[in-house]
Amino acid sequence: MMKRQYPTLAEVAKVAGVSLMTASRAINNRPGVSPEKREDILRIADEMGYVVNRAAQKLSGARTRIIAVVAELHTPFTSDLVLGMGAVARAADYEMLVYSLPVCDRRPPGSILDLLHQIADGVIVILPYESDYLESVVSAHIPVVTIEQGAVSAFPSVTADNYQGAISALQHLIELGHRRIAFISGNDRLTSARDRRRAYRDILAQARLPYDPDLEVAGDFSRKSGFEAANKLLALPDRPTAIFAANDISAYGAIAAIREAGLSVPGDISVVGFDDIPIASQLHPQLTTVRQPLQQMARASVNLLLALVAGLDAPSEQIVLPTQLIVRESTTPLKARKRKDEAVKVGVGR
Amino acid sequence: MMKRQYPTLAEVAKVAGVSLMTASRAINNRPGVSPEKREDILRIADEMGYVVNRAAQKLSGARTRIIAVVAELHTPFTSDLVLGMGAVARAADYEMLVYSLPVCDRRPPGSILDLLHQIADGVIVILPYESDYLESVVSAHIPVVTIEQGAVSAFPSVTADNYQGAISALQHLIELGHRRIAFISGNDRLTSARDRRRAYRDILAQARLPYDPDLEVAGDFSRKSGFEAANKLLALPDRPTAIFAANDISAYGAIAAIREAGLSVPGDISVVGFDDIPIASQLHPQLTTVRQPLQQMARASVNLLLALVAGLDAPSEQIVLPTQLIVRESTTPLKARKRKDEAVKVGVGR
DNA sequence: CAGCGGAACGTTAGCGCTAACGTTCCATCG
DNA sequence: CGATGGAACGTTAGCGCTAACGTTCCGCTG
Repeated sequence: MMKRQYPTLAEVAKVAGVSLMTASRAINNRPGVSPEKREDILRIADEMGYVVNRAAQKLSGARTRIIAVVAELHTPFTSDLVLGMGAVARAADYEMLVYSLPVCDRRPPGSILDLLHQIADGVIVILPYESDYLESVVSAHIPVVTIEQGAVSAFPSVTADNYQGAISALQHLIELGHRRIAFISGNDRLTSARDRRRAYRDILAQARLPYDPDLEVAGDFSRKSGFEAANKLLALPDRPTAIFAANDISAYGAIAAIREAGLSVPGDISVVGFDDIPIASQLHPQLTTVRQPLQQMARASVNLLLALVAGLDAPSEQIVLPTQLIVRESTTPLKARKRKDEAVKVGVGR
Repeated sequence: MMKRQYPTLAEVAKVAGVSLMTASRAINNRPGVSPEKREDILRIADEMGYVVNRAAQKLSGARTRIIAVVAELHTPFTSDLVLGMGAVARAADYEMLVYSLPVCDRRPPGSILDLLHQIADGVIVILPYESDYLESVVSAHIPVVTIEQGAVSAFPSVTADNYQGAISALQHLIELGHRRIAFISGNDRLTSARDRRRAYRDILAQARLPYDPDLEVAGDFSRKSGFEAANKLLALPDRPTAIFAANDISAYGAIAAIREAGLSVPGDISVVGFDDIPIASQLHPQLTTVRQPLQQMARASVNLLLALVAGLDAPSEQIVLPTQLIVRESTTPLKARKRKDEAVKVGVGR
């Protein structure tokens, strides 16, 4: 086990007939080696199948050109984000390692963060919780960028404008004439969820619509919670004509419930989601939703991190990227108000 | 940047008033330290916020209790698998690091595999391609387990029984009376896709059904390809009464196409998928599909790897796990054959 | 041609850790 | 009571690499 099989730099240097340090310089493309010798060394290293030992490299204080990402990987949103980051990192000639957090586990991820610190030049944390522990664990050894960390965060962060995004979705519904607008919330551990909820309450006040606690149902971003929340809403004596769900997945859960109740989307109830996950444009009905600027978030976070790694100080920068309302099939203007009650009794299909 | 902030073992030892090595033994729970002193050292280490430097640990030849996973993370199937592995690894007091392969990039992932070797005690590769490069890159430094690697693989592997799974799906359709059964293939780079295709051809022969090349349409596991493939099938003069799609995603693509054509599933055409992704039981219609034993695959692969890490030699073991046919709503017995032509003209809705 | 500077290399000293081997000390035994 | 052996500890030598210096040598200047 563990028989060394890769050659070491020293062996390469020996074969090439140069000193260890010259070989190191050649491999790392640093000055101080004549062009011929450099080429020679590189050729020999290649022939011998030499690869640098990153552990040793990092141990002796150098850059490894690796960044680490810590995330819960169970949603399309996060995994797409991670994919995007990988692409950006690779484009910058960095490699990216992912630590997949145990889903919904509040305990600190233990030594793994430390480990990543020891390996990587920087860390991106997609940890949307108000995690008190994060700051204690992640001390200032290497740069850290957070995604969706609340304003509390001591780290530079990149986030989508959840508040404005939710506002635009709700504004859309109001412009369509809806007055009884329900909200299916997300997991309130997440700042993003809280921002969307805040937008809901604010816009009601702003549009001088009454706030009805019955119309604000707790969810957790899951399809199931959307389904159940919608059922609660449908059971109300005066049910809403529009639903804003805190994310696309729960929006589709709500749609399923609405349909099972014999109602149609958007005929009877308009539904808006949040995220614009890929299938939102493919499933029927195509979902009106708020698009998160995934690619830009990936790009911005990686670039910010690399800037920090390079030693440029972007002092605790908070980047907020704009969202975009994507209007598709699941929303429609409110029909003449009177028809609503009729619809309840007749149970209008699609 | 990089100011050392974690204390080193030496510093802990100094504070504890013992030698470096005694501290190491205490921390690593090795014999040779008196119980009191051990407790003392552990307490002090904890107070000082000591964490081992894995890079150094690995460099000096020890275990790191980390396993690495290399995978394309863009499908629910792989990301769920990775999630499962993480849980199993954690249960065994191992940490897991993920390297997300660039999607559909055939080039070798370069130095990252070597890197993982240098950090991890073992690697699991979810690389369903017949990748010639894999074997050259991954040499025998640390144990490697592959998922879905073809039989060609030189490594121990864990895989679902794609062939039997496909057989059971097709058998199901045949038992329902279907005779014109189409196949939407997957990406043939993947051994799993090839196995499913092989099953398709075999079962036709076995059931003495004619093989019609028109009924075997190329796909690539994507929703779009399923959609387009179904359209091709619907355009045939004598269209199939059942479709077996190589995975769930493309099955849903096919269903969308069938519906757009004004036909119903399973009323006009039965559809079977493969994988049993979570939403297969939630979307309408609930999909009849072949369940891959995800949890078992995760468990088996991690356990196999850890066994190898522990030095037990499981000589090039190939574990094949059984699949399970899940019959839901998307398949139904073939109606009286004669009705088929009628249906074409009338365009039976649901 | 002495003097100097800079490119091209080599040497040394660690980074933090562990394996392997020393050393100390004390209980046990013939 | 000296020999013995084993537990408890300490010391040393690296793992593979790089930063920070040395050293060499050559071309150039005045």
